[in-house]
Amino acid sequence: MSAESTDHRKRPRRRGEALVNAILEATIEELAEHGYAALTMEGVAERARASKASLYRRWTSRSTLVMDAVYHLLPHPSDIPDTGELRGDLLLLLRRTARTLSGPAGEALRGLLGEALPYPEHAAEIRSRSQGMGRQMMAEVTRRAVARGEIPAEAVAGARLDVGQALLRNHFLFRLEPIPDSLVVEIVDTVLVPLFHTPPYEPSGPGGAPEQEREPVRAPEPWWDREPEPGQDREWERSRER
Amino acid sequence: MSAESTDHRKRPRRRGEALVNAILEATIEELAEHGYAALTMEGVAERARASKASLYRRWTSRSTLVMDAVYHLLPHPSDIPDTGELRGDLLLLLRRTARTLSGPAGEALRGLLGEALPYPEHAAEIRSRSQGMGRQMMAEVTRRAVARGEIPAEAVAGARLDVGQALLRNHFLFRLEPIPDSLVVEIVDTVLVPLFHTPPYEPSGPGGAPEQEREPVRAPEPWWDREPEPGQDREWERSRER
DNA sequence: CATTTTAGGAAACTCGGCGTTCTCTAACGA
DNA sequence: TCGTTAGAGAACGCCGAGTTTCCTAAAATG
Repeated sequence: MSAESTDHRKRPRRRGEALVNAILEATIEELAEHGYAALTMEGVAERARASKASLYRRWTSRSTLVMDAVYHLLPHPSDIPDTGELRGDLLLLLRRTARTLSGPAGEALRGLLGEALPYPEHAAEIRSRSQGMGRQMMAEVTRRAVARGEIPAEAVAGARLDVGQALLRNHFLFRLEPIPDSLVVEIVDTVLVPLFHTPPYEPSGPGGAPEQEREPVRAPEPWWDREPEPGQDREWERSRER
Repeated sequence: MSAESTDHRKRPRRRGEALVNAILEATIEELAEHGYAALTMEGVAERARASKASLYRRWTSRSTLVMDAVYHLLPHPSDIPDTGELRGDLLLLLRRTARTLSGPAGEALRGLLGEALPYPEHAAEIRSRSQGMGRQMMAEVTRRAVARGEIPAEAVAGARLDVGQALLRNHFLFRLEPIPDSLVVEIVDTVLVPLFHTPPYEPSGPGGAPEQEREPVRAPEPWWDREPEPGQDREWERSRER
């Protein structure tokens, strides 16, 4: 029984919520540092100065732990911005999503999808947590725009509500870089705003489809204009906070 | 198969391409059966009746093997459908993507994303292979529509080319079910066709239809020059070590 | 056809993480 | 104060990644 030099089990022991928080925090850090695929339970335990047994006492698997950890840092969908005009709301909404994706939550998202087949119930959870939220906020924002008379009610059709989030996720998942703000502006100006000002196409519709008199949609601001115009409003490039 | 394991080393031995094909085929099957996360090199080797050494002689890791296997069953982007009208082309294009995603390629896509952080170079590969292809085909189809006079050239703006694929991937990644054809039709009719037609804004709102200044949307850069992504050398697929 | 060269098969091996279980003890509660 | 709960830490068996060794089948060469 040769007592090792640092054999002391004298550390102040955390229990309950304090321990849980430490573990979740460590999980987020490991996630941000190594990504999902390289995240190990042992790594989390060591970083949190906890034992693996403590982890398994609460979470049955890596994926449940990660989901739980990520859930605690997602923005709550309750507060939906209201700038008084559709474009401003959309910009705020997408910027928020972009910021969330650029953090550890995005890293988790990447990896959790890969385990969808073995654990279908997890996939359902991811979907309800991340996707439902985005569509809900889009629905609210467009509803307001319709109420304001800014856009026609028919323009708010099912799949359209997903377009913005889908484009952001698409960029994020397939590129490692964080989402540049210029992409957000581009999505809003070249896709979302025109789309929500336009009623959907009806294949059996009257008048023949592409035959309408084409009045150009309103072209908001230049979306990626590099021209050195001095009067350019680049306000949104600075409004990274929020 | 017929050879008993006690009968050592009497099986007819495959070499070169025959062996490679057997391994890739086995990889696809394992992928479809267990998903990416549960795919093991040992499992692939056993199913292909090959040795792990034979795998590692050609592929340095699980992810490179999977990427190579998937690459061989992706539809070649060269043959792009031409139905004579934009809507028909879009339907064919998206249906093809939907079919691809519903197979083992989709399963691989899910899992490979989770390894993006540890292996950034893999992420670049996935991007150039799956995303670049989709955008390329979209670009071709819309180019034809413009040439036909079906849609205005200004309607073909950067981010719009990704909308269709992004929506499909979005659905696929967050729901386990295969993509229903109704979704494809919905995307085409409520999102893509209106978007590429940039149809007129109908001031149907009572009292104060928005009367903004209409500058036509201008095409920024030739879209076919965007995102060629310099890493086109497919060096790794010929990873002949030794 | 005989011999050399190349490359695949099987199995053993190391290494590291998973998930479990054990002992010991700090923290808590009555 | 004393029992109860729960966390720390270590050890364990297991499995798959990736490597290596030995042997031999298949191709290349004459």
